Amino acid sequence: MDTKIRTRFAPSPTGWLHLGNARTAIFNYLFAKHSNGELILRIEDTDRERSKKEYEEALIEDLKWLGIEWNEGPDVGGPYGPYRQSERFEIYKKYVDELLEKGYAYRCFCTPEELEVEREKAKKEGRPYRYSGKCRHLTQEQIEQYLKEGRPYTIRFRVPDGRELVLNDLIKGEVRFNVDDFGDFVIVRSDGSPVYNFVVVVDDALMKITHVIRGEDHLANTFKQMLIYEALGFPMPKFAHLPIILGEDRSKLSKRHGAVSVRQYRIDGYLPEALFNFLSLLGWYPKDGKEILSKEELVERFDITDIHNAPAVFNKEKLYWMNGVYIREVLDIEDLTDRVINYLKTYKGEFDEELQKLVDTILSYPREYIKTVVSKVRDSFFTLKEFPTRAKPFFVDEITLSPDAEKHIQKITPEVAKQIVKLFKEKVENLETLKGEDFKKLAKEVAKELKLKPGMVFKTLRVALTGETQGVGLDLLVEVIGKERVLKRLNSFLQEN
RNA sequence: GCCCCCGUCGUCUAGCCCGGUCCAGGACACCGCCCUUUCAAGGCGGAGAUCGCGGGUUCAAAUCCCGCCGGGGGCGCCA
Repeated sequence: MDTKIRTRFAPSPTGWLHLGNARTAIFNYLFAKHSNGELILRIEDTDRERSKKEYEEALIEDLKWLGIEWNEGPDVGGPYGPYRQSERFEIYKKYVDELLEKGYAYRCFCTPEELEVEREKAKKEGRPYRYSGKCRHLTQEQIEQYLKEGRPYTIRFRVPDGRELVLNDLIKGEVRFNVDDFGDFVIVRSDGSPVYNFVVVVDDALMKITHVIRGEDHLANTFKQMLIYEALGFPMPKFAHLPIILGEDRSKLSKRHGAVSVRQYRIDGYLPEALFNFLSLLGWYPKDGKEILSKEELVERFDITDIHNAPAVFNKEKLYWMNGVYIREVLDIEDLTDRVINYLKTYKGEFDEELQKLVDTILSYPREYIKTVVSKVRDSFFTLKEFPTRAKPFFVDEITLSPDAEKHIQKITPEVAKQIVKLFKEKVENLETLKGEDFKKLAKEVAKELKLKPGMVFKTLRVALTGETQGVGLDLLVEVIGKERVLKRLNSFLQEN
């Protein structure tokens, strides 16, 4: 039985993996897995100018990081390879020859300059540009002659007149299009390299792709491709065109909207599960309304025909929130600890100097200690990058007062502050060990004995212990760092203020 | 300009195919209260959409039909 569903993700290696492409990859993956099918990765690098090997590597790495797995691809091979278009030129040539022979395509000797003139003229006359078809009816002799002169030429597909094509898109529904709206289009450049609209058909057909799921920006191209499928006698796959992702200003999501690459979110401390989950919810929604879903749950629920067909605005804040949910609720502590450590090791080089120093200090502690801290502060950081700052008091004993902390001391006067700290210190010294509940008790005693508000005492102790006026619960902090380090900090506060 | 797609709270969306159960449900963000030594987190509550607009059809329309407007995408020897 050869009815297995096969989808493909076909990025071009001209930059880092874009969020929009990542979402397309995710939908291809979900669709394939849901129906027990296969996902193929193909690298579309026919544009030699812009394609770069390092981008291909980055693409593959980011895709893997996201949790997308493919059955065939340039890295793992497969029965329908090669999976890099630049290595398939021989294959394409065969089909170009076939089209030429059967008269579906012809050589065009028009120069770029001539075409530019046509384009200008069309613009001036206010009509859409379409290739005039000048070389459509060249005689055999003329062609021979031009070839002999060594004139460069492109190969164009001969678009039939007046054909209306009907596409039954899985998402868009029935879309009709009159082929007269585009002229004979180029399928092979003058340097001999074939163009996207042509190779994509050959590849999808030869790779036995059953479902082409891609961005809506390819919708118009589909009709050109349908013509080629017909001409070559290939069976037509099913098409599904995803609504595109928009930036906050409702234009296509691009660099000017800020971070748009998967890599950037990775560097910023986002978890792959969260990004995967979030992206899958852009244009699609599970029937039961459950939003936090694992990859397996998404696969189980996914149905391509449920995709909403309006473009979706990318909402950073919700992604940020969702990442927080994964940190505080979804991952277990062991896993989360490993992620934090690996993340900090991998990306500290991207941080500013001060943060780097802090990270080095954190990484000098044993894993068990870091794990304890993670468990105490997991409710208060939304990205892995926020962990160091949030957890700083657990790791750094040298305290410098923040402007707010300074202000607080001045407000209650340094004398009173010292009084509080001193009394508290004495009480701590009398204890064998310092537990979280002890901290609370002692602080309240101090307040009572000095006739101060408890809140004021807590805030002052916080300043002395952390240098900040807000942060994690002091009882948690104190329990983790222990009596000695608490005393050390209190002493230096008394000395310096 | 031409062609195509789309239009429910600020945003992601449910509902639309198979009209009534929707004076439109959920989530993020926002506001308030509670918890609390603070910031978060958490709990509870609130505000927020005349379903783009205008006409029909119908006893009844977010849901069906028509027109308009608005937004987006595509019109390359880019993918």
